[in-house]
Amino acid sequence: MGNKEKILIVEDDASIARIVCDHLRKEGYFVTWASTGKEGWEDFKTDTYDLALVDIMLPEMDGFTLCKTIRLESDIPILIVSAKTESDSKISGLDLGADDYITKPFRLDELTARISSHLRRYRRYMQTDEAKIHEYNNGLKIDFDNELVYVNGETVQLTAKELELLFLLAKNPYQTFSKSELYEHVWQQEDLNGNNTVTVHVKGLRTKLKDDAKTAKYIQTVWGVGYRFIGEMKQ
Amino acid sequence: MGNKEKILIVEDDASIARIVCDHLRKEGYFVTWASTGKEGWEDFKTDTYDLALVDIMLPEMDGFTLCKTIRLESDIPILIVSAKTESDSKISGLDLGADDYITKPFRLDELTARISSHLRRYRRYMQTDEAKIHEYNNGLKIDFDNELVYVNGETVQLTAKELELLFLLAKNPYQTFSKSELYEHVWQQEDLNGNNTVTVHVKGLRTKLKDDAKTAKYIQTVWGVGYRFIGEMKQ
DNA sequence: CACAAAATTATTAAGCAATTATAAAGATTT
DNA sequence: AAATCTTTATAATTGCTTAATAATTTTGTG
Repeated sequence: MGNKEKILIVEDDASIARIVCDHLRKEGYFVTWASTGKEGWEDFKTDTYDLALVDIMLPEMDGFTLCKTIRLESDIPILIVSAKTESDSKISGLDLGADDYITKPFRLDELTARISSHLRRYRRYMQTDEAKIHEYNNGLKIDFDNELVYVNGETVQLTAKELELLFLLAKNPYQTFSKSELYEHVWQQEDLNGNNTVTVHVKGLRTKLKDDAKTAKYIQTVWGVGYRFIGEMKQ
Repeated sequence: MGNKEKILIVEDDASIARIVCDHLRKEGYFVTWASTGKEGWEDFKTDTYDLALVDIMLPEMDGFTLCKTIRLESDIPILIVSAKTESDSKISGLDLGADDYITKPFRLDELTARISSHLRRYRRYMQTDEAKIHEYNNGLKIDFDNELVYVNGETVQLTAKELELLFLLAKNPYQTFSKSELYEHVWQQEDLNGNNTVTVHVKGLRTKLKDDAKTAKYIQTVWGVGYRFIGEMKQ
């Protein structure tokens, strides 16, 4: 689970997004979909992505701005998607920090080919990344690279879903996530209608972390909304 | 013959390879040439080399991957060769496990100078390190050079596959290897489709190390993925 | 404000599918 | 012939989901 590469898709056309998402998931990627530039930016900040696929024609925050903004903070490959218009030449000549440019309509196999090519190249550059180990002031220590979790120095054995859940929460301390958000992110599916899968997994996490719903040290219940991780990174 | 230092050259351009090979042989080295990354890897596994010279632009398996793969199993100096491009600066900053970086076209005398320098340093390192014996905080001791394994002081007799499996895992503590990765590395074949060869050998290893799947002290099962070695090197 | 009703979350346990462990029988190699 | 490796078959285990129930918090009403 954790070794899947994460792709952020920012595309306002839901039907296109659906097709692309499904396809990429079948290819083995971990995919998050945002329908607006603003949402895309929020998602980008929330998790660690390996690649972004951005439509330039977007509501709220346009793709150009999003690209530039992402590029300010990250070196991940950005692929721009655009409908074929007369302004093509302009766009392609722009310095948005984008790594590739694809016109709609595109073939899915070409898209995946380009994506995998960019990811391959990116992987090389990323090897310089030093070990990402976070220690929080609540006694929790997380080694994101090796997917290891320690509570007061002791290793805790977590399952794939539990890991993914905790990682998402712990990467964004104090930020409240709705159960739907958590479900979409971790389970890669839309609408958890009524099922309490997330709740059960939070319970599992809490048990293993020796946490308790009422006196939460790590994962706090936000009533009527969802959950949040409490704890600050040391240093 | 036997005291000649062995260099592995991985370079797809035959004419360049020829020139470099000839030159290095004249300098007194024992040189093997591989034209693809895959071939290079096979050669590397087959013999014991003192240095590798790898072109990053390679067919089949790229030079980056090869570097990383070699570094998983060995400490020999790796020199990367690359055509001069705009992305040079990025590449040179990379931590691929490479020790040096040379741009094409290069002068033969400079190449040999760098090679001999790295070999000298490596020789010194090998001498000080004399016997590369690692002792882990879980009671395991491994003499990589003599291929000996001790559990709490007692020698354990391992088979060839078991040794290679353990060495790969133990050289990279806490890093999770998928069963496919293990199969590719140790068995030198692609896709283990469905066969449980790896599982059986892990079982064998565990039995001899007096380890147990549930309370793993040395080799831990990572569910749905593969295995990892747990234990830190002493000192 | 008290108190019940409604909504939400916590907890527990069972069933299922997928994965891994184990044992033992064939191949193969030495 | 003996040791090692691979295959095969079966057992055991794990993790995920669902469902049912308990506990908790909020809301509504007089």
